[in-house]
Amino acid sequence: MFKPVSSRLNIPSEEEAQLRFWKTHDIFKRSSEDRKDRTPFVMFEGPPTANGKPGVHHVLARAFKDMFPRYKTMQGYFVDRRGGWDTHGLPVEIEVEKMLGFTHKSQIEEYGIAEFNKLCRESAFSRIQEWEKMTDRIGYWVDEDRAYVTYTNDYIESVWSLLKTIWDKGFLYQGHKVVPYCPRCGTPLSDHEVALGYDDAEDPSLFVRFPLVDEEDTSFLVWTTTPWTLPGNVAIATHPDVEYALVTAEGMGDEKFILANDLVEKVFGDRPFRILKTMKGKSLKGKCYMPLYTFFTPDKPAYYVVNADYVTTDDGTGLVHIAPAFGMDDMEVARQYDLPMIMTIDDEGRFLRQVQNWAGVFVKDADQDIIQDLHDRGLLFHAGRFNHTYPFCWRCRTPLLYMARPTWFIKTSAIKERMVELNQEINWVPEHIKNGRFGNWLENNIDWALGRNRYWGTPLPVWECPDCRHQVCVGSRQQLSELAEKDLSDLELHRPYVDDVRFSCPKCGHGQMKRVVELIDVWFDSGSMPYAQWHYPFENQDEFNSQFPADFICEAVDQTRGWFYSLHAISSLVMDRIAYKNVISLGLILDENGQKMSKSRGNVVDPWEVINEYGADPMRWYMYTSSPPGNERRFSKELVGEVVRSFMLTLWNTYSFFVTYANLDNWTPDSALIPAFSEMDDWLLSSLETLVRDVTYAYENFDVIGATRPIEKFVDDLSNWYLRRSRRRFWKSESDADKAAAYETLYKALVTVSKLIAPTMPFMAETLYRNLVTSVDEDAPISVHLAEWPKVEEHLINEGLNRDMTLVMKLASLGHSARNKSNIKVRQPLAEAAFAVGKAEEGEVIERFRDILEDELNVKHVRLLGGDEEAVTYTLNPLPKQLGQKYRALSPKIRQAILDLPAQESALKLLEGLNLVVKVDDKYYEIMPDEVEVHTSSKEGYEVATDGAYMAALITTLTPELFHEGLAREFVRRVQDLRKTSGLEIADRIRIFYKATPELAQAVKENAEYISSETLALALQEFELEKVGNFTDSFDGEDLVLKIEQVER
RNA sequence: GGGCCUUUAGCUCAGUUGGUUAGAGCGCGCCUCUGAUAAGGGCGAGGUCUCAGGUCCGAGUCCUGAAAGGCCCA
Repeated sequence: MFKPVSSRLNIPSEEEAQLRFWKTHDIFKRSSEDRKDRTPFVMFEGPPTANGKPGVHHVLARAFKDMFPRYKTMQGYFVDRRGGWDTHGLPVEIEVEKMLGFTHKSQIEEYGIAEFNKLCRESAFSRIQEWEKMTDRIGYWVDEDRAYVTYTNDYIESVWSLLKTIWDKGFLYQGHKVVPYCPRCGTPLSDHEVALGYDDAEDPSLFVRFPLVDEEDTSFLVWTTTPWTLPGNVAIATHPDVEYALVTAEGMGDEKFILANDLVEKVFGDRPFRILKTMKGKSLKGKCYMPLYTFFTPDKPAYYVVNADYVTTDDGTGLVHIAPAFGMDDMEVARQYDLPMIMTIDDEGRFLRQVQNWAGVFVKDADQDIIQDLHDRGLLFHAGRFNHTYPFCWRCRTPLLYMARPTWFIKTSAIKERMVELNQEINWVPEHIKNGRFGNWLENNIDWALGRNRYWGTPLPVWECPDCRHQVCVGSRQQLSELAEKDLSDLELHRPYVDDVRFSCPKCGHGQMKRVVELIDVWFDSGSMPYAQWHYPFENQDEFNSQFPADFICEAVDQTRGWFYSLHAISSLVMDRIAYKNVISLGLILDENGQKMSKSRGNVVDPWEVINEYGADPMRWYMYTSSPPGNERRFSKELVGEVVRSFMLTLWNTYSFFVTYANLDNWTPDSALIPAFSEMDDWLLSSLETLVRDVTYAYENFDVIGATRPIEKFVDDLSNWYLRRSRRRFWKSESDADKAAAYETLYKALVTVSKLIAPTMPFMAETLYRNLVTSVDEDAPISVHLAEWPKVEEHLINEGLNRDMTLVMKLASLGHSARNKSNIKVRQPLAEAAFAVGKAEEGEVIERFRDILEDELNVKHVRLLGGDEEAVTYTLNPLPKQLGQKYRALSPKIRQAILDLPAQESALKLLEGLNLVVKVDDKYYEIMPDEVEVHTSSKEGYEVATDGAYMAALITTLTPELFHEGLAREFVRRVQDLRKTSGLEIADRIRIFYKATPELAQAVKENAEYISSETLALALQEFELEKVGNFTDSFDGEDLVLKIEQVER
């Protein structure tokens, strides 16, 4: 016996029951640990930070991360699904700063780094319970007990070891570069961090006069959106090949301006101007101008025109002001021309005291004052506003400043070619990321800015001698102990404790070496996880070797320059290998209107709302099937509800039907009856195995859509064709070989589907499997997730049968369409349905499946239309694909020649499989039957429906016999309704009493046997019945009073 | 400004190596079926396949250009 199943389904409560089952029986652990001796399939868990609230996009990522390990487990692989947590970095520090009410970095040091870091350590896991609850509820299996945590000493030590390797290769260096810098956080940001914070900004836009030294009343006109950088100006750049103009304008007196010729009109607007002469940018090179500000005295020649290729004439004036301290390009130009660098601001973005006017003012706050000052001094030509995208600190929203900083870099540019080469070995989904976004990023690789001037993070393990500047990179606790000549194996490897470790310089002998102040970029932490999660190379060498590289990783597309890159860069640097073989890069989640979900828009969907109302399975399924993984996807609760209605309930109803009847018949999979499979069974099994084949293939190719959507189609066919057409086989009272075949077929389909959806709908799969398999087979694995993935039984796949049945479904659909047009309900039997097909071989299909068509359409006879005796009109439809490929440019003429043939006799030839001959340009061509489709036109005396070459034609004339049979069916339906509303069980026997108008009574008598067997009636009696208190109805002009009685069981 | 992606019915999406009259599901209207089904079936309305050129016997599909939107980078 199977456990009885309600036809109603409460998904959330069903899922919670399976969660309890998994916990009680430790199914997750068993699915993994019991297979340790098998071939590993490796997945890396990209570590989230547990101090933010998990949202829909996390559900998305986890759903995709879950399906492949589950699949591979069922395929017999050992999948070690270790979790991990990213615990370091600014996001954590900022949460703590907020909690303490800090606004400045200096407050942290006043508070004490030790105490501050202690709070960070706690804060990193502040929302871990929410994460664990969500992870658990959506069925994402990950081993959190063994999760790696980036702040542990072992983890940090592994990171140190990686850095030491990189150092030994000469790739870790200290440089002076213009970097994006957050003045509030007091630290440079890596490119991937900068990428997170672009936003629209409105900045001042000003055109400033830079008066020439040796030409009276003449100024360079320079455009800038960052007035605060002007005190740091040392030069002006022009493009060597751009044409510049000397211009005077009306109302400007004798004053003359120099700017790019193409921009004069744009800059002067309506004001009439006159171009006095033009010159190339290169001829301006070396011209000197008066410095705008003289707060600093440059130590090298400055204040002249230089040439630079990056200057454009898209905006501004084609003259670019150069402040080497505040621009990457500026710095590069300064290097070429040996220009001085004037640093005008401090670490917090305030002007130094030398900048007397605005000493101590935050630079962005000084913009207006500077503009006013320029105006007062007659240097301002024009001031306005300018909208553009500008980077902000991704955490605190402070506008970033590009400024020159001393910091540490990894020389990734040195292995650029190798990274590009290795990338070719990686399978990217979607494919375009490989040589598109990711490939381009590698091609344009710049050195990894590694240093961070912060507190809570992995300390950069470089010690420096204050006397001779000698530097040592420390790769382990042991090495540090040796250098310090004391046991430091228990040293806490964070600040401030590591900073206290000093030792004498091995080079000069007298300096006390001290750690440099920097921490490292947290992306280096997460990119180190393949090694550090095992405390490699200090421990677990074997585990590391068997778990590297990953077979599969998956994150959202924003990780392209984040985790995807840091994994790849570190593994290229250290291992000279790829870190992952397959990667799915997921598109972003948008709301139902295609807008990005964000707190400020208020359109963030809480995953719990969806899970509580519909369940985790439909939410997961929606993620998999709605669009390809790399696409953005629109998400709303309603779309998840659609999954429930269209897919899950269909499956559930099929399942519940099966269980109901199997229990009624005491059928179990080990039934002794030899089944006699029908062609319908063969077809279903063929489709099922086709499905297994296709889905398996899709999984092997990381094709998520291919692994899911076909299952929906199959379940639809199963329910709405196979089962609908097979119901009678289950109802009938005798248990024969035919019924056994139906049970066996349906059972196999359901069990197989439960396995095929196990990776994607782990709960539903478990519910089906446990009742269908575990409850009747003691030897079977107790969970579908411990079961084996179905193996394709190729011998059952019959492509021809699949095709034929598709045709039968199409013809049935046409038959329904014809019936519908004639307005005759399906309950009324008709004498005949005739079908036309486009090809000779399809005619045979109608013969073979006539039973199905007769039953489905409720007609007495089905046949192929045509033959000699009836006058059917044909037309020819030449097929462009076949003819075009064969005859190319000639095909239009061939086509016309075919259309010019006598249609009637040509069609008959084709339908017999004979060739046609056409003449074009005095040449003869043989036309094959598969190059022309025969269309049958509608036929007199029939109700028809057509689609292309296919046609269904119904004889709609009713004989009295057919009419009576129709009445009998109406009668049966009333009885069945009554049974249902009276609450009778499906197998209960009844007695029927009725009173009817003469024709109906006659029909009932004629069809008494049919009525009794359909309704399980032991008696069918005409009787004087009161209309009151009994069921009454009128149809087809007849009246009926009806009463049923249950026969005692 | 550069790179990558997207654009097909009211909505969500399919559309194979270019090949009949561009499809499905949802939603809508009408009809129908029901002893598994909150369901199923049928019909209908709804499309300048974002636009403009080009290649080709033939373009939703390939090429060039443009537009809108998104992401990433400057």
